[in-house]
Amino acid sequence: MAGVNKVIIVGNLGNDPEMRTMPNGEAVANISVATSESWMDKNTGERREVTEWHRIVFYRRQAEVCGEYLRKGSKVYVEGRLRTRKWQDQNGQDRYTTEIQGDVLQMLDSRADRGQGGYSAPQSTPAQPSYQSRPAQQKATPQPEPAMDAFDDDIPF
Amino acid sequence: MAGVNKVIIVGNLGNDPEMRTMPNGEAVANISVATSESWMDKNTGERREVTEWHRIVFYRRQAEVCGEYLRKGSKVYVEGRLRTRKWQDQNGQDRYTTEIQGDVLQMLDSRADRGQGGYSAPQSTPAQPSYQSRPAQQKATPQPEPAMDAFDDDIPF
Amino acid sequence: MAGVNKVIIVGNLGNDPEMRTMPNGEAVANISVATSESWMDKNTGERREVTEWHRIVFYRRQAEVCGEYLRKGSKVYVEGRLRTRKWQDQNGQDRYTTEIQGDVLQMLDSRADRGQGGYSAPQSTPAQPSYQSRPAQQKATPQPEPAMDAFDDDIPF
Amino acid sequence: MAGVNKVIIVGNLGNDPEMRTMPNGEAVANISVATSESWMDKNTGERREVTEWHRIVFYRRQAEVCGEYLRKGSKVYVEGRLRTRKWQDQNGQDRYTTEIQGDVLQMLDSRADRGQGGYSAPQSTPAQPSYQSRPAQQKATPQPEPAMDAFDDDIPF
DNA sequence: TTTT
DNA sequence: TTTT
Repeated sequence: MAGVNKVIIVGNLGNDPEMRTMPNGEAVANISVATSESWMDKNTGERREVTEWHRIVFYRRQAEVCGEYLRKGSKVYVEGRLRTRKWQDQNGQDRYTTEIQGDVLQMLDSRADRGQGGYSAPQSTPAQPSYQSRPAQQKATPQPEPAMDAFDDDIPF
Repeated sequence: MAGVNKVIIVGNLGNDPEMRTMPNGEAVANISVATSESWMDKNTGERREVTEWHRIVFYRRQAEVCGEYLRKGSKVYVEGRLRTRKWQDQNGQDRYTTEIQGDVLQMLDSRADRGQGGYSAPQSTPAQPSYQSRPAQQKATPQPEPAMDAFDDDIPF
Repeated sequence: MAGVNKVIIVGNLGNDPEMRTMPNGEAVANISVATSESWMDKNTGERREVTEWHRIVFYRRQAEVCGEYLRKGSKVYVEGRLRTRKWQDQNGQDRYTTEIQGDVLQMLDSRADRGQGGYSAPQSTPAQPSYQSRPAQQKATPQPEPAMDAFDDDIPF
Repeated sequence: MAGVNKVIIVGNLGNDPEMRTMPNGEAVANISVATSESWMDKNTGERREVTEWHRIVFYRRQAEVCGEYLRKGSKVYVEGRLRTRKWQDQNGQDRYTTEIQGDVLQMLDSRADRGQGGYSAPQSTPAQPSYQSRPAQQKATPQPEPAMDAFDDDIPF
């Protein structure tokens, strides 16, 4: 690496992680994390707030951790790097999507928070990777076949 | 701020700063900074490198510093936050652009580097650079028509 | 600032905050935050862990927030800078203590965690700063008089 | 790692790196990096500045890079973690020293700066610099007696 | 879409 | 001295 490309995010997931599988069988997780900023509007005297949504992708073991332990609302610390991908929309026009490629993941919820409400034991079965074994996950992904190209599709979000 | 939204970039400018003026007369600077990552391709055994370009915006005094001291090739340390802006393209479709709003700027070139070779005193020339009135003059210069839309244009890059 | 001096800590408090008052009446809070690192010992095959304790000082409003909302066990995100202070021990020998001067403080416990167990309403009284009004605080500080020099003593910890 | 323990330093070396060799032959480099902060003193109206010195240790390949490329005055970006070591002074009293264990090292001097003025090829000379066997030779050089205590001495600085 |  |  020439230079430094570092992002640090602390925030809450807006949704359950979106899990995919790469052609070689490795797990990929996309999470959407909110940070917000608030300030006093000088003109109106009112308190204003703006929320920023960060799209973060994790691979392999860290992706599996996302699938097993993170849920909508989970608070996380993420360290990663910015990555802008180029793709073509349906009109053949170039488009760019910036996301964070996660390098470090820390769960910030207390064990008590995680214990209640569905953080069941992560038990992988021979036929299925661990992150597919949870109900919440399957709810969001009625995927007939984990399409080889699911990971290579061009529409980033 | 609820949460943390922090970016740290160290890299070199790909171009001279793009200077603008806000309707209220404050300076805005956009800089484009490259970081690169290199690794060995396991399959080909060749060294590969990918460059990431970061679009960073500074306001007010820091924008003026950009205009005065930074040039194509300058090395900088930037600390800022991610900000994704929504805009409509000519087809009326929603588009998103992610940029870094700069909070901290450190110039990393040695004084010698800055002194030699074109870091001349910031003085407006007849040809007028895009950021016409350099900061020092700017304060005293009543902008004739600060092109309301210069800052509000919808095409981010 | 020439250069960058930045520390980012996420961890749990080992004790309640230690509160002091500066001669000018401003609050000072010292907190001790643990981070730990664990790895597999190659020789023994056992899992080893080492804990690092970070001494962090906050001033003014942020110190008051520490006193009001943080307790032993609280999880925090802290951004700050390193500061090494020189002092003399009883033998007149020079000694050095490195601590983190906090610039940003984020509480990471869920509101539920904070709600239970003594996070009573922060109610300042005319005679006392808000951070002195809590029972837990006073338990730890049987201080007859908030000694003017409490902040200027030479023994750092 | 439970928690986050991260330090980011950008500054200049106050001296040439101090090189040592561990009993197993691996290189160790200690560098001392300055950052400074300046502000206006409200009382005197004068500009004040304070310099902070950071003691940073690198191991193995990164230590070799320090020895080969860094010199007094070199500007660096360092990412690392805080580590406080306990030791006994000559009176048997416990003492603590906080240093930064370096994880990432980026040289920030322009190639021109490095090229001119003493950044000569790393080749051991008859006179033998303190870090006697430069890395390239080191691997091939069977250390006669790697002075066990060179690395284990108790006085940190 | 989350949290506070 | 905390947490996991």
